[in-house]
Amino acid sequence: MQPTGRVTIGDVARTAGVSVATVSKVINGRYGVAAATFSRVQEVIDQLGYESSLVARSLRSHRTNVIGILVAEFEPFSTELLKGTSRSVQGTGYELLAYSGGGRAGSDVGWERRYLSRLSGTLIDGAILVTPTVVDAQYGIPVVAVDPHTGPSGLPTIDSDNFSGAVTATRHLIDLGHRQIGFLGGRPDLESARLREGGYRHAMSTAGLAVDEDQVRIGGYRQVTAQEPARELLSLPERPTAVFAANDLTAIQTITVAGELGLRVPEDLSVIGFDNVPESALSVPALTTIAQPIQQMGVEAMGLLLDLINGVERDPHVRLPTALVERSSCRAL
Amino acid sequence: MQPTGRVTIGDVARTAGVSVATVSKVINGRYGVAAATFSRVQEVIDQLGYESSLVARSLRSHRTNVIGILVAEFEPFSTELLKGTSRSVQGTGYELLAYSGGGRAGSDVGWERRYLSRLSGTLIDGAILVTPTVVDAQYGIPVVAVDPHTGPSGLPTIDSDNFSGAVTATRHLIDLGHRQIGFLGGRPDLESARLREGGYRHAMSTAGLAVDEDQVRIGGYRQVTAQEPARELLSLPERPTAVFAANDLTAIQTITVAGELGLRVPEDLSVIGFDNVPESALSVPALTTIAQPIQQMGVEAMGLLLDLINGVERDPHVRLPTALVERSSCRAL
DNA sequence: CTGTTAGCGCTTTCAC
DNA sequence: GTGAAAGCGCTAACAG
Repeated sequence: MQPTGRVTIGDVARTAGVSVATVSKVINGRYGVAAATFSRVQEVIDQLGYESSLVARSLRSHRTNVIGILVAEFEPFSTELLKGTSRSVQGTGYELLAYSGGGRAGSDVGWERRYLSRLSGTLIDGAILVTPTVVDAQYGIPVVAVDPHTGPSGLPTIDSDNFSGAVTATRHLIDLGHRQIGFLGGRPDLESARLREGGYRHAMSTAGLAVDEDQVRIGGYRQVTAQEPARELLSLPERPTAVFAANDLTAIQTITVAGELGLRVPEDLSVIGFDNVPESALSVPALTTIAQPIQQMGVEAMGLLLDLINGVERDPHVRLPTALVERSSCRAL
Repeated sequence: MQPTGRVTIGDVARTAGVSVATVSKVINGRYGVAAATFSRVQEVIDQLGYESSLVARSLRSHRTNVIGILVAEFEPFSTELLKGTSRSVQGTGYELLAYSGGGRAGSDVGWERRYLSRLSGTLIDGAILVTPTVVDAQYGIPVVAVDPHTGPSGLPTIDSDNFSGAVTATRHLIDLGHRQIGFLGGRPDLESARLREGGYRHAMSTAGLAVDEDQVRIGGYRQVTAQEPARELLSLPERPTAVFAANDLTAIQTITVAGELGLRVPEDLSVIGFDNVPESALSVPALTTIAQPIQQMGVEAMGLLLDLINGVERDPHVRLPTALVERSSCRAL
């Protein structure tokens, strides 16, 4: 209508001299339209560059062929996952809609429920929740959780073996001769963080090493929240010779803080992370870490969600293995 | 209504014993609601866990406080950009919606117009187009293009200095003593690709080196499309001693292909890329490349778009500098 | 085969 | 201060 406004189904109908219902049928390939009418309408659509509004369509039909990926923010973990889902959605006929609030993540528990409420019932046919903190029993649409930050729930879930990974990380440091091993944890309310701390403690006690509670800090998984705890950890009179940080971001922050404190990594301090996000290879020195197959987790999440949508029966829980990736941030004592 | 269905404004209204109009006013903080009514409605909202549907709301009000980021697919470049936008959207009151089709990117010219049509006018208040191939004059909402694949257009644009970067890359190889320098380009229809090729040719001729057209191939910017051309390039009788690939993904592919052909990098072949995506540090050997400040481009795009939405007058074109990042994939001859 | 009608969930006049 | 009613762009019966 307006020169710059978007063209609606009404514009197409008027131009083609038919009703909007007929245009709708053409768009959706419904039966009951004469071939001549069909091609005339199609022509007008092309000519006007009409594209149906996702919003209006979904409000009405509750089917959109769009999969939602809900994340707290776009950081290395969620974007890696995105790459995996993007790859595996190809050819399925679905499109991807990644949604993230603007709020400070972490402080904002319950974001997943809010986002889902805003989008579901309309707009998306299914959702992948990335590291949700709270997972309710039922949403209106099929939902898959990736690495949920809470204990076992009814939700179909993709995660990786956090406990084993943490054991591997800690044991690696022990094998290198370290005895004073600090732990920069995630958040006590998050399942993955608890499992990683559990793995750390398990490996320590298995090796007959006592955990000095002063050397266990809460890093919060984010650079900003890890700065202070890392500084405290490295300023201890009984300074640890190695630190296992619960994720790569905080491990990298630990390296930064060490530098500020005049400590060289790995000469004065060994640091190991968890996740193996691409950034871990970029740090100086390159970070030794525990790899989660993050992109693969995205692929699995997509596969599971599609199966759910299509009513395929299958195991709703996929756990992927972790592996040690040795780079340059650890050294033997 | 239904036990599992999502709760609508009607449910809230019924439960609170008011009309939907009143609930709407409460939600949007409009004037003209008694304090008592306000708090009663608010209570019901909390109790029912009601969250207004983005779709229905936007269909009606044409204002959503959501910024759209439209990408062809979630690959290293677009996800890096996402990180930057995510960071800079914090505290602005906007939320982010990244949209990507399922189709094979690259083959699908014009995706940006389609996506924008589907989302604009509703759902998003403004859009950031990542490496769009076609940029029309006018869309219904403020739009910023990042690294558009087409020549100068009327669109506000963020890009980096592709030409200078390509000159730097090529000169680096020349300085290292290389004379037979192959170029694995992007796509002829993409502006950045043309500029990078232009920079390559400029640096070559400036150094008095002739470009052997056989050593210039189209790599298409993607791993799959680069495989064959890379193989051809490295199988030439007059094999280049160095290859400048137009982006990191195809540079990494070149390294892979070299390995398959029994060539060692950098001993037998030097490779330099462009972009400095995190993946470039992960390749073996780590890739020497030209860094674009991708996350910063996201930050700038967000800032420019917000200014556009708020009617702030400013220069609608931001060009960011590139820089050489030396790692291990090049050696002196 | 085609058009009319009734909403989807919400916001927004405009009466009351 | 509150609610009834219209309508955003579209799809889905149902008539004609």
